[in-house]
Amino acid sequence: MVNMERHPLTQQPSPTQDAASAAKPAGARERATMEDVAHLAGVSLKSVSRVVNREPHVSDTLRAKVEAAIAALSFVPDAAARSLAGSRTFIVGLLFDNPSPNYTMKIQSGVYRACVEQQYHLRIDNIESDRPHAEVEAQLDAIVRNSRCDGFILTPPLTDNIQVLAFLERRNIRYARIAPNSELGRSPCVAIDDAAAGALVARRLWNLGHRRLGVVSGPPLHRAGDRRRTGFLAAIRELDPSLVVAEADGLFSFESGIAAGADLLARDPRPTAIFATNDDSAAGVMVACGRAGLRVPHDISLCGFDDSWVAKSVWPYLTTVYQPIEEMGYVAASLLIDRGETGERQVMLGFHLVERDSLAPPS
Amino acid sequence: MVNMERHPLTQQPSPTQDAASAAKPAGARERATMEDVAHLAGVSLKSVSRVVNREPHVSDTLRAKVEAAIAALSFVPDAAARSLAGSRTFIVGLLFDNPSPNYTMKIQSGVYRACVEQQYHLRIDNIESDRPHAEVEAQLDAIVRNSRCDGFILTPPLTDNIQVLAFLERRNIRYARIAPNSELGRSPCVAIDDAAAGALVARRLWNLGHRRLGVVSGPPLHRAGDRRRTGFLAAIRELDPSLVVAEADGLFSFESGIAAGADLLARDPRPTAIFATNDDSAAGVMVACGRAGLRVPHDISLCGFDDSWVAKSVWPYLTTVYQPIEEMGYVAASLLIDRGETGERQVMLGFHLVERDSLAPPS
DNA sequence: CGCTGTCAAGACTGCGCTGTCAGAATTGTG
DNA sequence: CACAATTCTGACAGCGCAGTCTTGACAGCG
Repeated sequence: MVNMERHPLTQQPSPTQDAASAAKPAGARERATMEDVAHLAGVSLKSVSRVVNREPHVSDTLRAKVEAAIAALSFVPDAAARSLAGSRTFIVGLLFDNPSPNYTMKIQSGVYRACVEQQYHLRIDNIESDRPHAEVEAQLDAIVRNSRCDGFILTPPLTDNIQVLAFLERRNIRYARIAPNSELGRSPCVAIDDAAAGALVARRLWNLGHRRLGVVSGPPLHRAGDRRRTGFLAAIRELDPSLVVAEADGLFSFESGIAAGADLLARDPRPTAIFATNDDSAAGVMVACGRAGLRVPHDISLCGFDDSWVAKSVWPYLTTVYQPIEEMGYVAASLLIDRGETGERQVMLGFHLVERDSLAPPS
Repeated sequence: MVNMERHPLTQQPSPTQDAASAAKPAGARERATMEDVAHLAGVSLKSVSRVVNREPHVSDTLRAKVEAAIAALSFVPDAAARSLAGSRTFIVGLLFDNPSPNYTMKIQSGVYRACVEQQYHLRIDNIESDRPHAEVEAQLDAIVRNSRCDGFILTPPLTDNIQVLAFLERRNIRYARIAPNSELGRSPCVAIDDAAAGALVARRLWNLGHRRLGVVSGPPLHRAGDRRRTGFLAAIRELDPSLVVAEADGLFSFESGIAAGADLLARDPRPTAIFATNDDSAAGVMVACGRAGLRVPHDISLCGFDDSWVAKSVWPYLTTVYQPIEEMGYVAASLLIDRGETGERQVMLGFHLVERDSLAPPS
């Protein structure tokens, strides 16, 4: 009979287990506790706790003693005990409802990095926010009940779901938002200036000499995508109020990009440069160009947005706007963890154009 | 002054906080405890525990009473208290070291689904396994010490890192592996038969009439990729032992695919069909074809592997082999959670060819 | 010099649950 | 019918830590 004590995942405890070889549960083998640290340092349990939690009223000598003992035993506080005893759980929850694996992964890795630095744990959850609100609330409720996170990070489109915000506030749960479009002051948030980024693209195309321009929009509800578009349009209007930019509807997908590209290319006069408000649709436009017998960038210039992984999965490589997605995750998590009510609550991050091979002067 | 009690993430406790509005920590507001359940059901604390943990020696009537009370209070056991008191933590750890966000996300979502079903929590961690082993072990050690997971799920290439396996075994930590290449019996694992999948592609191309074939391999250390290749080669050899398949080295990346494609297309005779052992390199080969003036599938057929998101981000859409990645994550987690030492320990999952637009008979 | 005020550090309790063991109810056996 | 063997149920301790309260030390002040 295998000793089940050693295998914590085993569901059915065996009544006939071999008691002789009783072992500690996995990973707990030689974990030092606060008591060990206190003993070694010759101080009380509570003093160790004070040092660990950076509480005030600790003398330098005591802190030094304790820190030495902690290092000697390589003590790590037990998360379960901490959250049971205290009011914090040291878990941040990341709430997703995003179809894009790239975006999701980048945000996640940024949040993860911040968590590791701050000794927090990360919990991931999916929300299907396109359901009726009652269902969304039920999902949220389940997550909140199960996980007891100290706070949550919301990504688009959750970030702008007023009802979700209201729910969390009602429950007195803190949250930070990534790329919100409204209610900016309501919570800590991180974003980039999408309109300015759109304008940047506009000026770049203009400076190359392009005067016949096209834009592929994002899904109607994606406000950030819309700001890229309007920022682009506004910048062009400023440069030449009489110039009309051709517009086509996109859904941020590859397929929608193909359709939008075909649409734009059929216009008269045909655009010499197209700005697609995300990379996936830009890749679609590129296919449409290929099918129309147009060569990028010789016959037509193309600019994407996101600097996602697609940008380097097409040929020629796509010129696109980089936005620091990983960094946004990092900052959002830091905002949630570091500062309570103090410090910067709205952080604007930088962006820049990544010049690759899809832009050229009009031929 | 804002009451910091309500904001568990705040690092510095305020000595001047407003005690009047003291609230429970977020998410803990109306949580029922086992004691509440025991009280309502008119039984002891321990009996509730027995029901919750499906321990034996519980009469049906008692179980029914307790379950009714649990439902009435919508009781959810507190994870922190459980892991503190017991030997299990109800956390499974997912260890990653994979560059592909698609793969990673799919695995993760499968594991997540299994965790939710079994009331487990999911913890994600990154390992950089290309470092010297001492460093890898240090990373692992930190993770194990911090998280106290009940078990870990390993993804490639970690899945075949013998030293990692040895480390976990030394620590008596359970693990399940996804797509391992060796030591199959050593732990629960999930995989597909890559060689058979390669053979499937071979026969499909053969049956279309192709006789001049090319293969793009994966990175040297990626054994699964190698099995796809050798399975392909073996099947061709069986169909016609005299036929020589052109081979080119790939690294599973888009860029390497372009190079490998260019290489293959320069051969004489030029292949009429190419099998790239993953989708990214297939996308690269497609670009190489375009640059060589060859139209897919009219002039050349192309088959990828993975049915990843790239397969539908190129034109024409790529015919590729679907492998149930999300399902592999689900099964791996279930293997880890459900069964201790019993049950199926090696699970082989199905695969199939996804016919899209990149295959045609030779012209 | 005694009093208060402030800061530093320890004693003690209890978070919500599981493991252990002992006791009660039920069944089987000579 | 007594007694053991078995199945069921409850009392109780304690996991590792944070919160609260208390005590000790030491400066400032009249």
